[in-house]
Amino acid sequence: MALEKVYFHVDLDAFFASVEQKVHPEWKGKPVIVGGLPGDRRAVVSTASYEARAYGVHSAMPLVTAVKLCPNGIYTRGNMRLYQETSEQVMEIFTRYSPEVLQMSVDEAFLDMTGTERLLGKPVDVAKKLKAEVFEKTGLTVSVGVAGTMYVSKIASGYKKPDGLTFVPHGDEEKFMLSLPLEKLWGAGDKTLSHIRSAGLKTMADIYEKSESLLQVMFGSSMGTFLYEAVRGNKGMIFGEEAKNHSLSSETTCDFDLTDIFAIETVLMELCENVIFRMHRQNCRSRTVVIKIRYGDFTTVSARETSEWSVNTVDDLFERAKRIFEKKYESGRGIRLLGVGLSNVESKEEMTQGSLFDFGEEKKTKVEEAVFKLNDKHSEIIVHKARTLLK
DNA sequence: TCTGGGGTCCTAGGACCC
DNA sequence: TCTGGGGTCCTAGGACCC
Repeated sequence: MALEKVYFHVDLDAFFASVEQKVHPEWKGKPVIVGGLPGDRRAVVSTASYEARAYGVHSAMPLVTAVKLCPNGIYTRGNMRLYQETSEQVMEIFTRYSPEVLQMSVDEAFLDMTGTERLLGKPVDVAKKLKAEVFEKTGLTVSVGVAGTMYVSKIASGYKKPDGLTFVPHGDEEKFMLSLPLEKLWGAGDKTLSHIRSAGLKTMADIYEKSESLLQVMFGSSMGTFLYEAVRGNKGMIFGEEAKNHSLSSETTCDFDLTDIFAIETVLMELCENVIFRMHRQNCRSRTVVIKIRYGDFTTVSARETSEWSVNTVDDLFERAKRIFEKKYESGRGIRLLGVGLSNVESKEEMTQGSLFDFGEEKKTKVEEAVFKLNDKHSEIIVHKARTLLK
């Protein structure tokens, strides 16, 4: 007999803001907004504490709007390194409850709890214990969803927040999904929701009543199947699926739109440094370089080029990025955002034919790797290309 | 309100080969 | 001379998520 599946989805409540309140106890109980300082142009809210949410402040909101809604809030740009460390601490706790932890982002993870009942106890009791342990060791609260499918556990963790615990018993998945408003569908954003509504479907039940093939005709084959499964609690999502090829990118929004070519190239160089640094640290490689341009009016374009050879050095990436940029850029238009990335990134592990480049390139790569390792170890020593210091 | 930065996945079309 | 169908690789853009 197959074991009944049990999944937890665990979500840290207002994560960045909560870490800030822990580090600054005098901020507890006050509206804390992470993302930028008042006066920062073009910043957005990354996380708002629950006290700040009471003012209507939420993630992705322009910071200037947040300042208007909550002028007496405590504003901070945040400290990613600290959040990363705290996240690792929490994830480590999770691994003691399940050998199968699927981390989705810095602040959430799925745990496959199937078959752990005999050892650990009833799922709901285990979830309570997990919540207590995270709070005791880190001072942070989490919201947990417990269900027989990953999809429903994810929706359930958001059902009651903060510090929530929601259990959906086996067999109740459809009932649970059908009790929720359409906006709770995870994987359907604004565009899809308005598409669904304009097709005359107002509730989960309206979708539920349609056949899969009809939904496919209405919304495309992939989205149709997704909707069909989602309102049923999505039995299709599989634990631990790994993407083989990933991507790696760095982008930046300028305080003021750029037209000056030297300024633009300086930004490109900085982005290239960042990307190569992380490429070396992750020990991976790629042959495809992508650049992204967002103009002042927010129209966004991208262009890419795949070459026969992997990217090696900052200079190498910079030359490729610059060439692609020059082809794509509509000269004279103000640039709001610039991005540089690598796609089809693969692990370097199994790479054997190492001498695709000549010795000069090889030496340069070695030097850069050494510099990046130095940067990694001693964050106070920053070794930069001369160009990016000319600012 | 005036819209960050890091990603993933999907679609649709073109080039090329057999 | 006109032209099928499948497979693979690549590109650009869009939707979505945290």
